[in-house]
Amino acid sequence: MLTIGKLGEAAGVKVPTIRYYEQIGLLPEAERSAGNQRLYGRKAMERLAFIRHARDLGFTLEAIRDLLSLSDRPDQSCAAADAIARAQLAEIESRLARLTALKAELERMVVQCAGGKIADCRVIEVLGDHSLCATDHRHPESEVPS
Amino acid sequence: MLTIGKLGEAAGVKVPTIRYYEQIGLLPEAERSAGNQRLYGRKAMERLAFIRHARDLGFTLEAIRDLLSLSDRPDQSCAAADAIARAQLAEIESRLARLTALKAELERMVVQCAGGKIADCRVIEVLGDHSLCATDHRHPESEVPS
DNA sequence: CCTTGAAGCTATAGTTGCTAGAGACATTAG
DNA sequence: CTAATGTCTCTAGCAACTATAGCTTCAAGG
Repeated sequence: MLTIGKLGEAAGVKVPTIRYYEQIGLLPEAERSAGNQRLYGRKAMERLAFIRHARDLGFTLEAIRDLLSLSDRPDQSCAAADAIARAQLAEIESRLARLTALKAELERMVVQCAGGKIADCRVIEVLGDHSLCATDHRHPESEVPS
Repeated sequence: MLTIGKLGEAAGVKVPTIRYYEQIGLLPEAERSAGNQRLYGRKAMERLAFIRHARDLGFTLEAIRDLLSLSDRPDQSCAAADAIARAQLAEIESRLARLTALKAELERMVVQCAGGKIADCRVIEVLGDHSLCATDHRHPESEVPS
């Protein structure tokens, strides 16, 4: 049985984060020692590792909640899990595309900065005038006001 | 003189967001009409466009605050602006690298999912066991507990 | 056995960058 | 003139933690 500190260390998750996960119901309420301290076994460890890994992969806590409830019912079809993973992949692909465009513009900006005075600074200038910018970075959702 | 709604429309920024920017001091307090409604001129419009564009590029509001205060002093060296932009570029490059690795792992996960039962699902399995994962996604800062 | 320092506990508030709601006043189109 | 829309302020909420305060418990050394 591990205390919360050891568990956090083992899983690479900070102690308050573990308590937070318990609070929002991602982790079950932990057993307690005589002195009211949380104690964790291997199952909790695995569940926390799962969460940690999924967070690392950019899944939201909500998606993780779904995946965990799926993994609790091993007899069902894994179509739902597959769908969640595919959605996450699509999300990451779109973020990648956006970031790539942003990187290009930032590079142009930085390269053009001649190191002179602010008045001539391309960084400030480009930021102030979208028309100086080659690519279109507008968020999709900002086009269609909900 | 534009009302806040027109300004928001023109700049592609939602009305509450403009008020929020004013509240946190990114935009100066707006002039008011007889009926206490905010009125904006061209200067406010440009400042808001600057903020919008910089946000699109992923700059934090803090960085934008710095850039704005730089642009208010056109005689000074643009080294600081350049540094902010370069930091932003580095940040984006690192996010790009991470996202690229995540994408690879998600793709592997999704491809391997045979569409059977949860018990055999690669998605769940890979998430639960980091050793099944080729790449290392740990956040740099999580290695060195502060 | 006792003390000390680290680690644990609860509860609350703060972070970033907005977004949503309530309820009241202003403006504008028909 | 009235109805619909827009704006006002204020407060609270979102994700996903992080930090603080003030306490209790535990493990190790003397």
